Amino acid sequence: MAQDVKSELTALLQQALSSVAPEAAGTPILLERPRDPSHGDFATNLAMQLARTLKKNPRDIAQRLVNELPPSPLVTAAEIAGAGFINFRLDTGAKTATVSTVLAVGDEYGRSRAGGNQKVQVEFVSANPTGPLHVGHGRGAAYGASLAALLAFAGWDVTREYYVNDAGRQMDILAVSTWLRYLDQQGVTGIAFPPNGYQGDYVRDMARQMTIAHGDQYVRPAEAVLAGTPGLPEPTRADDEAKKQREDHLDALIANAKTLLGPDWAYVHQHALAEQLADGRNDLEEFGVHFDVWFSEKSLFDTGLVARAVELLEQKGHLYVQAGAKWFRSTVFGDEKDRVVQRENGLYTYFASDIAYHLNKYERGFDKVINIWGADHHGYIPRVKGALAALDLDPDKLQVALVQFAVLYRNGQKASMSTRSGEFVTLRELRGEVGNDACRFFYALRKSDQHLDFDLDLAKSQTNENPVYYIQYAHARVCSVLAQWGGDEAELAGADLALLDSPRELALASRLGEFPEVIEAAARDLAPHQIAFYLKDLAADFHTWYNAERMLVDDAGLRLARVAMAAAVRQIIRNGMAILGVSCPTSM
RNA sequence: CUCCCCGUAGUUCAAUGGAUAGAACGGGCGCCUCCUAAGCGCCAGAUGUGGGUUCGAUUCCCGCCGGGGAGACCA
Repeated sequence: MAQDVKSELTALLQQALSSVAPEAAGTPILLERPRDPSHGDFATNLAMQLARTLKKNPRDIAQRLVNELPPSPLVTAAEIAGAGFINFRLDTGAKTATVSTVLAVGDEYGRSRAGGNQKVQVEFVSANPTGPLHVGHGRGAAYGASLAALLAFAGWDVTREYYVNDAGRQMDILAVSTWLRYLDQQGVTGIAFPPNGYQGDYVRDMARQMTIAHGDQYVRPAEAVLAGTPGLPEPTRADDEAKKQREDHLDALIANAKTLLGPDWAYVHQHALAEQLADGRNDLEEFGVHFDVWFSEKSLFDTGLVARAVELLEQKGHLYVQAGAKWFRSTVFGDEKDRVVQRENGLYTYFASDIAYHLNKYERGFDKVINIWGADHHGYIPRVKGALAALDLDPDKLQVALVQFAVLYRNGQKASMSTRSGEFVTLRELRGEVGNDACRFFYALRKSDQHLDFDLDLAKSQTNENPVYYIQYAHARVCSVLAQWGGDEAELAGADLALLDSPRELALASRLGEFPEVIEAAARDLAPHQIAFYLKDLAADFHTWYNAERMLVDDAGLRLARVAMAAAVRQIIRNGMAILGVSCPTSM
């Protein structure tokens, strides 16, 4: 089976190793595809690895390994080269057989069982529903969606989850911001809009909807709204005292709003939350990003899980009280300082609900839990893992993938990404300007832990030069050829693939066989970008071949074989692009 | 001050400790009477710096220089 060439070679080497050096039989066998075709189809550095333990010349070891290598129809040559590499040349039939494998299994080509059907949760985006998603969220969304699809393809049972921060101060600030805009639109004067409230136009839109639905029901006098507030300092002041006063002022406004509105506060709060959540969900759906579970932070409080998690930590002796607050002794688990879980005023911290959330994740029985976080959250890893360890849960089941920020440049200047200031490029704008496919692919083309300079003007102007079109174009070309060929695709299974013997065809066949390896490696490294790079290489090999050889030749046998290979290329592009969430148009 | 991420062609990015460090864009020169020129071929161009580990280092370790991020009884 062409799909198993690598494991076949590994098995052969294992046998040779056992007879040459039984004492080192556990040495991991690494096979790589050499860059240089003159180094064969696969190469191993096994002899060089053994040189250390056997204390012998690597080339001698290589020779003995080659001598002991069991014969195989797949291998036409095993040569010793360089400092002690063993280079394997594969039978051309074994290479081109990949074409029929691809066509036979279709959408399933490349699927792996590496995940063993284990349950894995991928939690991503999880942005506060306090405003539109921006370009940074888009990166997390694209990465998470691609990673989830990749893991599913690699044999994992995947749950995609969005953690909704619907409890806490940020939601209160959004609600009060909406209400203040509403009051202004209703003609209530004399209330300055707080500079630390949410400034975006979408807040005004939500306020207008309140008027449309309920008229002046939520109007309250300005004096009552401002009663007891400390007022705002001079806008130009940026000292700590002024900052604190602004926050106090905002908190006082929130407190007044709750009192003045009574039960109606819940409506305003819920209205803002529902609107923003629906907006984000719609945005993500359009971006091809779907979630299986939308998990409410508030539910953790409602079900008492936060309290239970804290109690559990207390029972196990990991908490202490200092200055009226409850602290978790996270330093015992490698954190740099202890952390508060319950404040002096009795309120739980964000960290407390996070502990509860992770406890919940573990109780749901996932074999592996992956959190995709912005890089600014890296400091939270030790405390969350510490909490898991304190709860006698295995911290290693949790893997945190940090996504570096996308720094956006517009007109050569760094664009602000602050949600509160209302000055940001939204994901929706980016999608509209660049297109969903190009967006998804552009994000996928970067390693997630790599800083990303996103020049918006460049991305827009380069739309036609985006590599995504290069791959889509290869797909469209195959579609066009198949249409002009006009045969029944079922015939392709009967193609005589031995006719594909030019160097370009063998290189392309070899590339086709690489796909399953790319899937496994990418899944192992949580690195879907590897698929994007592979697809670029695949498309390049195809375009080169397309320009060099004609597929629809007169010779019926050769024509069938070439069309079959083109169809295999198309199939792999589809399988790969499906993981990346990018469409494959049949014509361009 | 402490910690984290990152320094690779002019630019944006690749490279499980392997052989001659790969692409793309930009620059130069060619290719459409031929299945889609959103394509192909060729040329020029790079590992910040100083040590260490070893058969071998872009990769691992330490120093320095440079860029980004984090430090709360905030979320």
